[in-house]
Amino acid sequence: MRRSKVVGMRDRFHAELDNVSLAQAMHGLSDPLRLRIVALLAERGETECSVIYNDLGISKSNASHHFRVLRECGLIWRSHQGQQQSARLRVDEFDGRFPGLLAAVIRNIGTGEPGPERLREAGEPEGAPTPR
Amino acid sequence: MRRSKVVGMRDRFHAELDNVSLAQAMHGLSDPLRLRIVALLAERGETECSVIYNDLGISKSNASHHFRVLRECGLIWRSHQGQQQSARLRVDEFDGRFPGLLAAVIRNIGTGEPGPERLREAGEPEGAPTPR
DNA sequence: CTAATGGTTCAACAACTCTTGTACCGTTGG
DNA sequence: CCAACGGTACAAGAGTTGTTGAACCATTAG
Repeated sequence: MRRSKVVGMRDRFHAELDNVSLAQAMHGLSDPLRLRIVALLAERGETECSVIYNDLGISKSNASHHFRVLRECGLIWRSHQGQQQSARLRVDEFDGRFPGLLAAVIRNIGTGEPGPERLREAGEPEGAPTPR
Repeated sequence: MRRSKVVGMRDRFHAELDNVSLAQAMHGLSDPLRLRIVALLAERGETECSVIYNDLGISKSNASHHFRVLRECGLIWRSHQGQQQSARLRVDEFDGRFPGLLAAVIRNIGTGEPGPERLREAGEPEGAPTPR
């Protein structure tokens, strides 16, 4: 509730993973943008927040929103050295709570969007343009 | 769109799994009720729909809604013998699209709710009131 | 045929989510 | 001190989701 007023900005509580339900965890991983954030963190490890929302081309507010969701389901940990802030995946803790889940998601994150690249491999036996 | 008008009720298209995105799949698995349905199907195999919404104590409309979501992300397959209809998990096909994901979810589905049973083990050092 | 049963669809509502813009807070650099 | 910067909080919008109840369709039972 009065999260901000009492402790101020530095509050940014991190979730106690035992209190995170599976549904909540799944919800945290059910947004395309968040999946891209997770993928980015899985690939690069701890990363500055500014880098993340610059690379993803989203607004600061929006990024902050998604960071919050990811924080609240125990997926990321925030830390701040000076004014630069960074995020990292809580891989071990999350895996302790939901064994194998994050690994399975990360493994499948590349095939996330069924867009152009996947449509090619669907039909198209690579011969003619199949004008059927 | 005019799904119902054209083909009628028997339409119930099943998702082409190649067209399902990871985010969509995760969304399908991000609702507590749906997770219970998945858990039930994982445990019992093919099950009649009426049994499902009776055991879960939810309305037919609501069950139908969730069945639809699960169908549209390729998680369940519906079949009908007579007026009885039943559902089953598309374990193999889903695993082909998202290797390891469904297994990981099912494995963790028991610890889904962080409710009462989990709170006990957390705190509650009220030693006295347990006169074992 | 008529009635009952099993599921779906529709309309409607509250609740939530995502997104953006603006104002704000804390730290750092001049 | 004051200004700039990195992030967060708040407000507001459009859009989505979960839930309910009523109407409907299709199949079987009487």
